[in-house]
Amino acid sequence: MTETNRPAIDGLEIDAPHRDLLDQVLDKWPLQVLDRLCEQPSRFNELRRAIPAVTQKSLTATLRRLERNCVVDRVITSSRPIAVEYRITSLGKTLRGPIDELLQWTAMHMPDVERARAKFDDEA
Amino acid sequence: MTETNRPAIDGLEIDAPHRDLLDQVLDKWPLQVLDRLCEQPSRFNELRRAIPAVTQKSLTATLRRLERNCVVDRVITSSRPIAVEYRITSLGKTLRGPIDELLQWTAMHMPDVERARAKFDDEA
DNA sequence: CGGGATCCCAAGCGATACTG
DNA sequence: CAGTATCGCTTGGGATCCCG
Repeated sequence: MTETNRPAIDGLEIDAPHRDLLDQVLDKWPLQVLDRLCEQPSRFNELRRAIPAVTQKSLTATLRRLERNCVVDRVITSSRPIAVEYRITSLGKTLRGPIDELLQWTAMHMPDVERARAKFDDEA
Repeated sequence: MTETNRPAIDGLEIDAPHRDLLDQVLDKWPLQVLDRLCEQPSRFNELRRAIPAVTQKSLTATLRRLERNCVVDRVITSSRPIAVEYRITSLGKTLRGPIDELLQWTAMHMPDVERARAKFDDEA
């Protein structure tokens, strides 16, 4: 520890970049934003209303990250008063399949999981 | 099928339980643990060695959560000295498909994303 | 061997206020 | 309208020590 305070990161996890990308795309807010934008382009405040639990700070951060990863497009549609529209990109659309399969998995197996949880919690 | 409409339940998100389940299964450590256990049953310390970056605490917590959700099975194979083996369950195996598709997505589009990121960071 | 119990810090998030 | 800035708290995680 006479070293830096940087945590010792070693080489081979599932692959850091991949993990990182999944985090930025599948997290709580990103997932919901993508879900919404897949259905329709939306303005900032429309997204806030569509996802009531998100704060402006988190939404902004989420959108920036998604834009950075090129799954969402930020389009200024008017300058005064400023209007911004967020749209899913073609790359973003390719996420639909994987995400939907994931959601279908949870939908299909949620009962099993909840039963398992109840049992686990009960035994403990 | 494309009845895109989310029920737009009052104040509810993409569905908290689903989100929650995804979190517990797709997070950094769970993903790597599942990945490993899909290939072979493993003991606790084998997992630590297979995933060098994980701490004992995180690994324990991860395994407990996976066990609680019934995607991983905890099997005591010896009592003295105690030996525990973790195995993927049948439910856990059904996660392979969705997860693999996700990883294939990242693998396929990582170049695009990295280019986009570089461009984004450069412009900023 | 497979953990449980602590301490502790930094990152993240919510809440709030302000701006072009 | 669509953000930026700041602050304070919560908490997840690493590090460490110990036990059956």
